[in-house]
Amino acid sequence: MAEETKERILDAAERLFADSGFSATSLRDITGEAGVNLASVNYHFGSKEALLSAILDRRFRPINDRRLAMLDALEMEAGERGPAVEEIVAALVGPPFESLAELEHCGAKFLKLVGQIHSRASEEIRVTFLRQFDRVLARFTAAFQRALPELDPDEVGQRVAFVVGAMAHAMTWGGRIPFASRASRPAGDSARLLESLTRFAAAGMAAPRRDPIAAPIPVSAPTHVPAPAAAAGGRP
Amino acid sequence: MAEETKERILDAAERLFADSGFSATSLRDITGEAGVNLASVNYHFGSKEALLSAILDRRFRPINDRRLAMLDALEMEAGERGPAVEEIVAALVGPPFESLAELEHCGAKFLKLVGQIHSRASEEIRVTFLRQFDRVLARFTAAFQRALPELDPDEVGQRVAFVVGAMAHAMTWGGRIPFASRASRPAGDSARLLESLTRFAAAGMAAPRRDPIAAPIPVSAPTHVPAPAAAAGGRP
DNA sequence: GTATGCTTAAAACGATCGTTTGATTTTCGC
DNA sequence: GCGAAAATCAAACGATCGTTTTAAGCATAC
Repeated sequence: MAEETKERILDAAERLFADSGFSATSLRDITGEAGVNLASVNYHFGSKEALLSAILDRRFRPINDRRLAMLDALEMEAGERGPAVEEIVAALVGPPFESLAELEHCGAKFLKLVGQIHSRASEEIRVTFLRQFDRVLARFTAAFQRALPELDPDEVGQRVAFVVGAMAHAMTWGGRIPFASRASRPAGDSARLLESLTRFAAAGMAAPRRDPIAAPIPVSAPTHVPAPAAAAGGRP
Repeated sequence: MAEETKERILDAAERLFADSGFSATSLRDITGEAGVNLASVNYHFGSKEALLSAILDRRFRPINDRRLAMLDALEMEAGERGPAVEEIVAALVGPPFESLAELEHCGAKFLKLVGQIHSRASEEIRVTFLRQFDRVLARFTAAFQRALPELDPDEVGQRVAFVVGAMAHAMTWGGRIPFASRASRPAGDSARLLESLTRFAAAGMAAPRRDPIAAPIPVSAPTHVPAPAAAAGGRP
C-alpha cells in the first residue's frame, strides 16, 4: 500500500496545486483529499517543495523524452538538410497534447499547473526541475536555427520563447481566453487545438526576417494616438 | 502623506508579488519593504486581495485604454476595409511594452506579476478585474476576424489566445526562456523584443487556414517513433 | 483651546501553516 | 510465527499568517 499512498498524494496535490496554486494549497488540503495521513507527505517526499518537484517530474519526463525521440526521428529521416519548421514545431508542441489526451480529465489539471510553474517558480524549483527543459529547448532551438538559416540566431531563440508561451497558454486555458464572458465555450477538442497551435507556431517561426535596410515594420499607425487620460502618471 | 503611503504600498507589493507570488508574500513583507505600518494595508485597501486588485488596475487601465484608442485610430483610418493584421497586432501587443519602457525598472516587476495573474487568479480577482480584458479582446478578435475573413471565427479566437500567451510569456521572461543555463543573456532591449513579437504574431495570425479537403498538416513524421521507456504508465 | 476627521503606531487576536515526534500498525523475508 | 523494517497514525510544535483593536499623532474648523 506504499506506492498507492504516494500516487494518491501525487494525484491530489497535482489537482489542488493547479486549482489553487502552490502556496495557497496546504498539506492538510492534500492529505484530506487523498485520504491519507498528514505526515505521509513528509514521510514519502520529504517536504512540500519536494512533492511539487515529484509531480512535475512524473508528468514531464515522458513528455520531454518523447519530444527528443521525435526530433531524433525527424533528423534521422531528413538527413543533411534537416527537418522542416512545421515538423520541428509538431515535435515540440505535440507530446504535451498527446499526454493530455491519454491522461483524460486528470491531465487537464496538470496542464493548469504547468502554466503556473512557467510564470511563478521558486529558485529552488527552477534549478532542480527545469534543467531537463534546458536540454530539450537547446536541441529544438538548434534544429530551428538550421531550418531557418536566414534568421539571426537570437531571433530564433526569441521566437522559440514565443512558441513556448503560446503553448503554455493554450495548455493552461485550452485555447480559450480566461475571461468573464464566453468563458465556458467548448471550442473544440484538443486535437483541433493542437492543429491550430501547430499551424500558428509554424507560421510565426517562419515569419520573414527583419529587413536590416528597409523600414522595420508598420508597427503603429503614423496617426497621432491621443494618450487616454494620461493615467498612472505619464511623464510630467 | 496619505497618497504617498498608498503608493509606497502599491509599489512594494507589486514588486514582491511579482517576485514571490501572491500567497507567498505576506503583508509584513510588503509593509516592511514600504516602510509603513502593517495595518496600513487593511486601512487603505481593505484586504490583501483588494490590494492586488488595486495593483493590477493601476497598471492595466491605461494600457487597455491605449489599446482601444489605437484600434479606434486604425479603424478610423482604414475605413471600410478595416486595418491590416500587422496593425491590429501592433495595437494589441504594443501598449504593454510602451508602458514597460516608461516605467523603467519598476514596470518590469509588474510584467512578471501579469504573467502570474494569467495563470493563477482566484475567482474573486478574475471576475472583478479581468472584465476589462473582456471588452478589449472582444474588440480585437472582431477586428482580426474582419481582417482574416477566410478563417473560421473560432480559429481566429484561438489564434488570438496564442498571441496573448506569447505576449504574456515574453513580458514575463523578456523573450528568453527561464532555464538554468544562459538565463542571464541580455537578449536585446524591449524594443527589439516587441518587434520580434509583433512579426511573429502577425505571421501566426495570418497563417493559412486549415484546408478542409487535403491532409491537414504534416503534424508528425510517419515513421514509427519509439515511445521512450513507456514511463508514467502507458495504456496497459 | 477644543473638537473632529483622517492617518499612523504598537500590540495582540485567532487561525492556519509546514514540520516533527513517538507510538502503533502493517508488511514481508526468513 | 517471528522480528525487523516500512508505513501509518494522532497529536503537538513553533512560526507565521491576515486581520482587528486600541491608542496616539496631527492637521483643520469652530
